[in-house]
Amino acid sequence: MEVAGMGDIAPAHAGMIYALGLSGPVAMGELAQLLERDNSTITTLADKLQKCGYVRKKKSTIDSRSYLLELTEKGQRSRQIVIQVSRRVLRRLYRGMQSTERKLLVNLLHHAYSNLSS
Amino acid sequence: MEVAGMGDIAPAHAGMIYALGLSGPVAMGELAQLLERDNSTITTLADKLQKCGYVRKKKSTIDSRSYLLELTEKGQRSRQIVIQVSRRVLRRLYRGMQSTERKLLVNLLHHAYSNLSS
DNA sequence: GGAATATATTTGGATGTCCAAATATAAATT
DNA sequence: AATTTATATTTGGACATCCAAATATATTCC
Repeated sequence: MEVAGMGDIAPAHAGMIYALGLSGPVAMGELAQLLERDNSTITTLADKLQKCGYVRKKKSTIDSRSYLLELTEKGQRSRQIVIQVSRRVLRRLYRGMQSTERKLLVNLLHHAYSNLSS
Repeated sequence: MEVAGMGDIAPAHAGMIYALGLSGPVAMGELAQLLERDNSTITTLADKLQKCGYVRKKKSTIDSRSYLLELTEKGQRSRQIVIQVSRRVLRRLYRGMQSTERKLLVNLLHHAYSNLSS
């Protein structure tokens, strides 16, 4: 993130930027579910992203309890960087592993993770 | 931790209690290396553990810059609980995996982890 | 032996995270 | 229609964590 010129935000924000690019404006609570974080965590992350100019926040017209988040132009540009950085990190983590080993690792992690909630 | 009657501390403290039981009194910096945490993090954790009565802190006699940490009697008792909880968590994570799969997972994680620092 | 350098720990500040309580609005029930 | 209940978000408080700067003591070097 540092070298990619995005030293103002953390990996958690990157995940949020990524998620926001998947579809149109997203409600806070929906983001919380998507990222498996507490609602109040999303509030904090969103405030930071807004302050740094990556996202915009607006009241929902159909449910005025709800706030929608969407990427700004800067946010959309940086999303591409986020994706590239993510790929670089994964390439590094997987370095020296064969394709079958990578898949095995992911499968086993999914297995272990699902054990936590079942 | 909660059900084990140790709701006053977090997993990070449990790791510290475990490490402190491996040998005699340990210097702060040594603990930091062992647990791969910043020195100041160890300071925080140690303060909490001391306040809750799990550890004792005393000046080193051979190097008076250094502080040594050791388990109290309560700390020693709770270390056994920590170990049991840890085993329970691992059993749960590994649930439904064969021995070979467990070993494979650990090996692949080690591989990925070592990729980070090389 | 005193000055410079190195090492051990803490402090101050920031932040990502959670939980519980508060606030605001919507939906349901009577 | 008014009261109750449910849902969306924020706020306040706690905490594990890091980094950089401060402090305290050792070690080294001239």
